[in-house]
Amino acid sequence: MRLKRKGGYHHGELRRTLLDVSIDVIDRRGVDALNLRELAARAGVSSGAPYHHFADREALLAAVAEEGFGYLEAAMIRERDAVADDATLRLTALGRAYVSFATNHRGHFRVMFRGDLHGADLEKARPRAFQLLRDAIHDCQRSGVAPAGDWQPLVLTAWSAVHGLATLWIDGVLPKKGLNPERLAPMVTTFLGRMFAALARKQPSASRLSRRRARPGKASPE
Amino acid sequence: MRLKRKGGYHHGELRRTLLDVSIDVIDRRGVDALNLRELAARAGVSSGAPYHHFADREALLAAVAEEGFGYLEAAMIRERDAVADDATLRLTALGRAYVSFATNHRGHFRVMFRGDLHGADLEKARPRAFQLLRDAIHDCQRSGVAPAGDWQPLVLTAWSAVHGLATLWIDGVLPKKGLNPERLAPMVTTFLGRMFAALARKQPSASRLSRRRARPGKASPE
DNA sequence: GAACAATCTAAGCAGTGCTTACTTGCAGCT
DNA sequence: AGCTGCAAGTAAGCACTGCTTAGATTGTTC
Repeated sequence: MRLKRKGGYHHGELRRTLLDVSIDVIDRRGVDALNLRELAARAGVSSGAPYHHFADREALLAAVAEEGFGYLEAAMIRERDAVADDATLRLTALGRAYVSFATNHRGHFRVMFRGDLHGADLEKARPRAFQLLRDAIHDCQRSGVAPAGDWQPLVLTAWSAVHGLATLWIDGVLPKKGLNPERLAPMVTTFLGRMFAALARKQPSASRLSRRRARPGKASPE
Repeated sequence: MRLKRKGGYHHGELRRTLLDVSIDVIDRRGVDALNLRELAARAGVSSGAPYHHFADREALLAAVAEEGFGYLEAAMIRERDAVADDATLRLTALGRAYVSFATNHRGHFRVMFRGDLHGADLEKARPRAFQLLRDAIHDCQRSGVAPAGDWQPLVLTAWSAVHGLATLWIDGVLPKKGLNPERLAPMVTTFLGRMFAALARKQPSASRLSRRRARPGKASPE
């Protein structure tokens, strides 16, 4: 992955190169392992050069994150529009795209949801992917396959499910025994099918499960 | 949170103090902001002292994570045993405990699922919480409220859902508008009720949602 | 009470983010 | 063409952080 400059003094496309190398490093060794000096060396420039393209390390990460959200949005739209015009199917397609994106773009995904990242463009890019989910849920409600009323718990459920699966997978928490990506893909479909089919029904039992407080007066922390 | 030593040359309980201050810092400013020199200063010792209790920074984080898993397991057991002896209710209680723990112990939770952390004790602590979920799902299957057969997708679904919700909340990704912790708690119950009630049914529609490949020949990355 | 082990201090090395002062070369203008 | 201005690069160095080393201090054990 060592990238050398073509010819002269100026690199020509250093910004893009820095992003590419960063994504590669983060993918293989994590965000903490990303080091601006090594990054510059890999791009074939001196250690000060990157600062002409990114204000600081955080700005570089923010750029990676923003790019990631662009790709995620595109992937979700693509998968959604590739299935039949059915609200439940489309919601499932969005979820599948989300998990698929995360596993296929670890480098991007690992950066996209860092709370410490800020940036004007990033703040705009994040809600757009969220908006896709919201719209899909709305369609489910409009076509009657999801219960009408407050959409927030529905969106939260759907988002949490796919985000949790993606996160657990990316962080390597899931037991690796017999759980490779090939087996994960159809499992995700089953998974999302169960989830969203469940969302599409009336849930009379939900009210029964009202919050029950634990017994008071415990020693160990909650 | 500045902690001074009681009297003499030896601190007396430096290890515990270091853990406590670390958890506080991580909670308020994130893992990256944790700095061993500042940590030592806050504990009232020199910068080399912590290395007599933790091999390196990573070992310190691993200790925090391990402690977190212990607390999590305790909280899950406590909430589970506080509800009636009903498989679905108990599964819901476990999920509620999971999310509740994450929001109430950000400092621990932020460290617990870092893939780059290793340690003999940590490797043993992690699967124990997982085991609780697995057992609860098994009970659901045994009592007939969950579909028999492969338990893996069921556990994966339940875990992903609560983990995703916790992660999104912790990372501050969720829109803050009208979504404070007070409103989150009952929403979580609704959420989990929907989820696990859904898991508890036969899902004839799941097979209909088989994976459909996207159109081949795309330009942008997946 | 002397030896020993555990704990802490002081000092310093190596690596990293970022800044500053300077250099290079491309683009546009007359 | 030649001049000029600016973007993009270099080299050097400061501040901070993780970690190590050598030595000082204290509690414990025989």
